[in-house]
Amino acid sequence: MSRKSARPPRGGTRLNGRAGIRDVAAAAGVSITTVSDALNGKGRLPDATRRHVREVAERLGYRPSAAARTLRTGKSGLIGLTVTTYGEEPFTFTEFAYFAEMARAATSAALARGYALVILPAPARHSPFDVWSNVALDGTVVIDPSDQDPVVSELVRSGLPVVSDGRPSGSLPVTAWVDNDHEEAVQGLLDHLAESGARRIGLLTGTSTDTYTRLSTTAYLEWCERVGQDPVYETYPAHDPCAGAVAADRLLARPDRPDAVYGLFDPNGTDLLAAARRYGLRVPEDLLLVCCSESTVYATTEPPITTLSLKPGRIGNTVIQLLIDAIEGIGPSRPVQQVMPTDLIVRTSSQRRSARTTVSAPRAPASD
Amino acid sequence: MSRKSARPPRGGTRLNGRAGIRDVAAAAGVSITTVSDALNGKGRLPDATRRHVREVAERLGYRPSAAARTLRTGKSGLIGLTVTTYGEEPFTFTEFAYFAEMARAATSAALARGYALVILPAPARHSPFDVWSNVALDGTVVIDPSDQDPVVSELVRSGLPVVSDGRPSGSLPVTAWVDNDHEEAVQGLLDHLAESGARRIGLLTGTSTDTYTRLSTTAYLEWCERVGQDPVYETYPAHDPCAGAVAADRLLARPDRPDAVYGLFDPNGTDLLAAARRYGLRVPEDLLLVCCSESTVYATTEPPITTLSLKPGRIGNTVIQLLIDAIEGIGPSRPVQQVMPTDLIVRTSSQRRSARTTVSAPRAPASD
DNA sequence: CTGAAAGCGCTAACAA
DNA sequence: TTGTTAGCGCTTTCAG
Repeated sequence: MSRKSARPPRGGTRLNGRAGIRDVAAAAGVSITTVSDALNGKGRLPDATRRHVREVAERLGYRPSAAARTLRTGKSGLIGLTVTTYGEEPFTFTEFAYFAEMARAATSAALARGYALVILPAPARHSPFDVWSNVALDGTVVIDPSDQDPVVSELVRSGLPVVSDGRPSGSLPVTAWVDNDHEEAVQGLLDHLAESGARRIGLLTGTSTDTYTRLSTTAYLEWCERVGQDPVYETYPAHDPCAGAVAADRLLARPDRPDAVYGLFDPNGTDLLAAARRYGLRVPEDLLLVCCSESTVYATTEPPITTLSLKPGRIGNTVIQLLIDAIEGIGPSRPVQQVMPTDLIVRTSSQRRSARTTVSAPRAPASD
Repeated sequence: MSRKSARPPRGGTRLNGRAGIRDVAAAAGVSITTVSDALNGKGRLPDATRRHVREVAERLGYRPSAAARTLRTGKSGLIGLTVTTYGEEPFTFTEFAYFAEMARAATSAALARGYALVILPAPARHSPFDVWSNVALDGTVVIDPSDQDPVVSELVRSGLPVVSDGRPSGSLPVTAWVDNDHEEAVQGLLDHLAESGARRIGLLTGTSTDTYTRLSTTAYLEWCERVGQDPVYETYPAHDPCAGAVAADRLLARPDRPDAVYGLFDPNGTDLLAAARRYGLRVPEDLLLVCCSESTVYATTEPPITTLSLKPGRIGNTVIQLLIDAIEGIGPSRPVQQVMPTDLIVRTSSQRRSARTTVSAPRAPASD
């Protein structure tokens, strides 16, 4: 016997001590389907039944099991958020203010649409646990995917929607990506510096090959060519903060010292300011300064420094919308590539040099 | 017919297009039990079988279903991370540098033990979705739980381990909490100011009733009483940045103007510096300054400002260890309350006043 | 040492 | 309209 002993109505009574859907059904005098429908707003039940079931569920402290729902529906409501790290360190944020703001916006956006964000590590070199395969994800956001990120390609291959913040280098077939228009941003900012009187603009850039660095540097070189200026730049490994200070110093120590500098990375503003001080250069009188940063520090430095903001909040939000659209099959089925504008926050450090320069072209009052 | 049509070996073949455990079993010529055991390092299988199964699984691109595992085992490997917000805004971080660092450390610590962090909102007032009940959590970290946080009490009631960063006000029976020794920190810092020559130390504090504000303020008042100084303080709603600037100004405008100030919140340093400037007070000559902050800004202000660091990284890590211990049933079963030290980072703003002041009490060389 | 079978709690077809 | 039933894919006793 035993094989197929007319099994009892399935499921003893209650799980782990807390009420299950069957308990609610029993207590409300309905079937479990009705409970499920009533609670999920599905089906076509009389309002009375619905209310009744809800009330009973409430009274019993019923909490539906997310795991069971996920298993059944195939949707977990979870979105992965990962930062592929520059250096070796497992979990560093170099561009911290950027990430913090981006993550904040992404979290809000996701929550507003009923999803939660799971923070996941970049390809764990040899972690004893592979967290990635331990969580059911509906999709993933990848920040700054590096050249041949194994996790990303794995994810894409497995059919999971992946949206990237920053256009992926290489040809990772992500579902969508969002990025700033780095070329335009850099050229615009160089124009701004030129208008403020800069004659030779220098660049502080990185040695790494990520697209941000590459596009920005290229844009700089092109701009130089267009206006006929010799490029003046120094490179350093962006993840090393000390190297940045050294590179800033080097740049200002050159014989062909620039009279304006754009720094690609967040700490460059501070580094350049310090270097300028060492060489007795006044900002903005002797040296104009701009750097790319989300930090509010630069509003209160002495002098305040003009920054290029990448608007991480807007990006975080957009990325999430795109991803959830893909998850829910709303968006277009072909890859989306969205370019977002940047913001140049002009402060003293790049202000037109005072009187002397401004007055330089005295003319008759224009009358046209 | 059909009712009970001698059902086939269960499970068609493959799910959603990807390989399932059954496919692996079939391909490897073993039972699904063996596959499960081989992959999870359970059971006592010959190494050959184990390797073989692993290889087949790999070849098929098999990825175990996290949802199914969770349903079966009751463990999701997911930890909730929530910040109960001060104001009305759904997702603001006032103490941003603090949170960022704390979250970073917590994430690392969790990942190192095989868990991932899910960012969850504070009690969503009336969100259309209740994300909380949509994710299977093994436990939750709560940052700065407010007085009667409904989510926290609900979680605790439902038997989920909850560890709090910051001792919970009221009597929320959390599994454990971690907090700084705020009393000691404040008294130590006041002593430091006094040693640097402060005669009347003022306080910039908050109007809210959270424990941090309360404990710090009390510590200040007690210290004043002990050394026989009249308390000089201003309060303002900590979540309003403008109010902070105003309060700083008010404090320095008082007739009984303090000659040293401690500000409880991150932006206070900047605010106080600005206010001091307005009143023509030199720091540290006329006014000593300390504030509680994790921001690196204060290393480069003019002058650099002494800060009290709460060591959020250490707290984040500890909180996670405690939580996972509780989840895995390792730790002590009674509530743990862990107090962590703080760090006073002494910079120019609180340095001993130079000669003139030091000399202020000319006496005969003490000989006792 | 291996395999068959019994569910974890829920939702979605279908049957009544 | 409501209830019955068959699994979602996995782990885990328990027989072989």
